[in-house]
Amino acid sequence: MTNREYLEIEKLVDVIIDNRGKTVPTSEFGIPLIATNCIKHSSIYPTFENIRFIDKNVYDTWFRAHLESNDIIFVNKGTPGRCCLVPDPVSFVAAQDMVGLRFKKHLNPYYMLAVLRSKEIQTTIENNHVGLVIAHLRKQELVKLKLPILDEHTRNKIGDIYEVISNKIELNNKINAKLEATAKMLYDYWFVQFDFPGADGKPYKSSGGEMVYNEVLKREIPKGWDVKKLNALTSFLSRGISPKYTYENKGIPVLNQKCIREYGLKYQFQRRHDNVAKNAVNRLIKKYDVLVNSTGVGTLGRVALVRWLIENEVTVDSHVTIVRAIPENINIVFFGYSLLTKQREIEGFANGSTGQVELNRSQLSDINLLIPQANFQTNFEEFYNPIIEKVSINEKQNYELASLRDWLLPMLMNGQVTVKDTYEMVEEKLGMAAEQEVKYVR
DNA sequence: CTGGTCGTGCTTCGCGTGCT
DNA sequence: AGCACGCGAAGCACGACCAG
Repeated sequence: MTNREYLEIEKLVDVIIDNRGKTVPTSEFGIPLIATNCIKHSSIYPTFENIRFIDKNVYDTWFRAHLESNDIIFVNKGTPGRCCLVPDPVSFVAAQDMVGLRFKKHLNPYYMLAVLRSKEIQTTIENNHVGLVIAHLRKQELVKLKLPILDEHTRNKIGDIYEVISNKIELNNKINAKLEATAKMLYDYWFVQFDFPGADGKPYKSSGGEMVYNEVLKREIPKGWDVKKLNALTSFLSRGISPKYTYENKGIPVLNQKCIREYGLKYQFQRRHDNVAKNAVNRLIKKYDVLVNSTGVGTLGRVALVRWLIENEVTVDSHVTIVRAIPENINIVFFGYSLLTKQREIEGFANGSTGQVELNRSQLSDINLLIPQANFQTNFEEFYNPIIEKVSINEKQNYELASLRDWLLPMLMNGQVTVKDTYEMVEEKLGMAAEQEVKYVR
């Protein structure tokens, strides 16, 4: 059993950077200003979603103090307790509703982040916030919050493990983003600009390949290409089941709207359906299906390509539509990717209503898809399939690493598992010695 | 069972106000 | 000045429900 004591945050920090309580003047360009929605536990650093900007003058004069790298940004309001690390270099400012915690030098920032994010501390925060409408952890409560502090050696080891796992996840995400960007570039080049390699090997359209006006699209497309409606290409267009949920580890995964994010599946939001009813059996998703978020003004139309299945049998709930192409009519990989590029158009189906909106399936079936000659579809598949495989491996690894991290940390904190055992478990998941990985990451 | 629609409540947001 | 705190609205998700 390791030594541990609980110490109040005010005894652990050098300074708290606090710019709450007033509204920072924003401008159109300049230094990114993040809000609380950018602080998420799925990433160690803040994301840059819906950010605003401030100008240099405001940066120099408005703030009481600025964040430094390795500070921890802590959200006080909305969802109190969410926290992230400040990266190096610091590429943004943070204003309302959060504070920066600068822990004393001997406290490993990754250890502190792990502690703050732990179930134990998150639960304590949950039980101590106030606010009938908006949850709010008062600063006076925050500074009195007691954190478990183990001996320095153990702290550093736990920090290292948290760092390695988190960085590996970040790295995998970055690799995946690059891989997908490559696919997008090729797709645009071939199927939007029509500069696929022509018969002479030169870019088709740029080197004068023959174009034909298409009545349906009202623009020119390469000669020999076709335009077909979605319903002429698909065999299956259906929403999922109304599941009865269970929290046991039985039944099959049911994906909901939350799982459809950034053109892919976020399996961490899955729930489970406890009886594999007949209606679920014929609504199991398959690799290369496209899932469409089918309700909600702001979420309708989000699409995802099924790149991998977490279990053999996975279904979706009644707010997600499964779209499946007929392989005889179109290359299903090409089809899947093409439909992803239609997200904007599908989102447009949510227009014109102030209340609830639902996916209009006749509109969906009516979407026109450009159909290149079969060999180009196959060429795209040959290019994109290896990307799908690599992306899937990384996503699977991230899923496992995140689960492992969340499972391990409380046990490490309690001394129920040793650092040495942990290294071995992490190593197994990473396929690389964890201690070596620590060095590699740094 | 299919193919949806409806009502509701939770979450998150911007933009402050007013007390100490 | 600094901080606690909340309004109003929009976003979001989901279970209940319904007609054929």
